Amino acid sequence: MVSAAKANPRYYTEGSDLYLPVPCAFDFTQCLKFLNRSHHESLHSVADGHWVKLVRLAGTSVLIQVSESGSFLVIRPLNTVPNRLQQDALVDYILEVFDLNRDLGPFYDHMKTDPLMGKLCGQYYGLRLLGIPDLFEALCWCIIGQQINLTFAYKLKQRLVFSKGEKLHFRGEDYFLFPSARVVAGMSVEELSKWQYSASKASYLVGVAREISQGIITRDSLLKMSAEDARKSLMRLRGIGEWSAHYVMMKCLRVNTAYPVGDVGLQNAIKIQKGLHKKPLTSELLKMGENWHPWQAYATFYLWHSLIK
DNA sequence: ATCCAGGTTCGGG
DNA sequence: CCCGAACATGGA
Repeated sequence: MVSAAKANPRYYTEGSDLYLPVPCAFDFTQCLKFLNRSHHESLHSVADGHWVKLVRLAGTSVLIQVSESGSFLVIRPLNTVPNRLQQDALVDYILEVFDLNRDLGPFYDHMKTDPLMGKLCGQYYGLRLLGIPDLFEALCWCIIGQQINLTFAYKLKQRLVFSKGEKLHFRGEDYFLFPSARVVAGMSVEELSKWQYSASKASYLVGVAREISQGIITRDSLLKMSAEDARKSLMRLRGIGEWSAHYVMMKCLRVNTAYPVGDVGLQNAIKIQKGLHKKPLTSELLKMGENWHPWQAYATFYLWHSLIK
């Protein structure tokens, strides 16, 4: 192995492969299980212990295959040999998606005494909150998923991605990026309606695309704010309510205390885990959230994970 | 057939 | 401020 950085390397290279040491409390298999939860996912695939995804770096699209080898995560660029800058960007991307810089020790310590989460932490030990680093994609995924079942939501996303996303053809397969805000901003409501988007979903998407493409709201600007200000900024977008704001804070901004209380999946997961015959009340959810503080986002994610068949 | 889906907006009391 | 209705359609 050849060191890619002289002092304190974050990763090593071997050929064009990047070797990234994994932190303790990391379970790649659990992460893959979450990533593979829908057969209709159009932005990545999981097979044979590999995660395959097309990633946009400054200027180029790189198809990567991520797998685990010993105590390393191996990032293999498939369609190009990245330069040093691109290697750094790829590593940053993986650190972000898999939340590898976070110490989960305090999370597990905190949940030890929680009857519900204690059990899930044992079952899913090492599962990381899988992120959506792109703000526009995270916002769109919220809007698409509102008030419809996930299977249908994936289908709606697929139509948008396959028609408007950048495509890379590689060894007989097509790989896609999520469409840019600029492209979606140029779409009409009618165009989206043809793909069974409701009129409101369609107009929310185009509206958000406009704001994002004009740079009115950016991930960096949100990251500089307090969580509360970021929440308010997100909710100023038409189509982004309380639930969506918390979802984006969880998956994109990495706000550890984000907590989508109204989420029906969260409610069902708690119902199942506690053997209730009805969904828990909002007041009960808020009380649980207080007990989970400051790990509400991770608690929510583990509960979502418990819903995978 | 009926109810529920990773909710949000809008109008009314 | 809180409440119900409308939104649109798929899956169980």
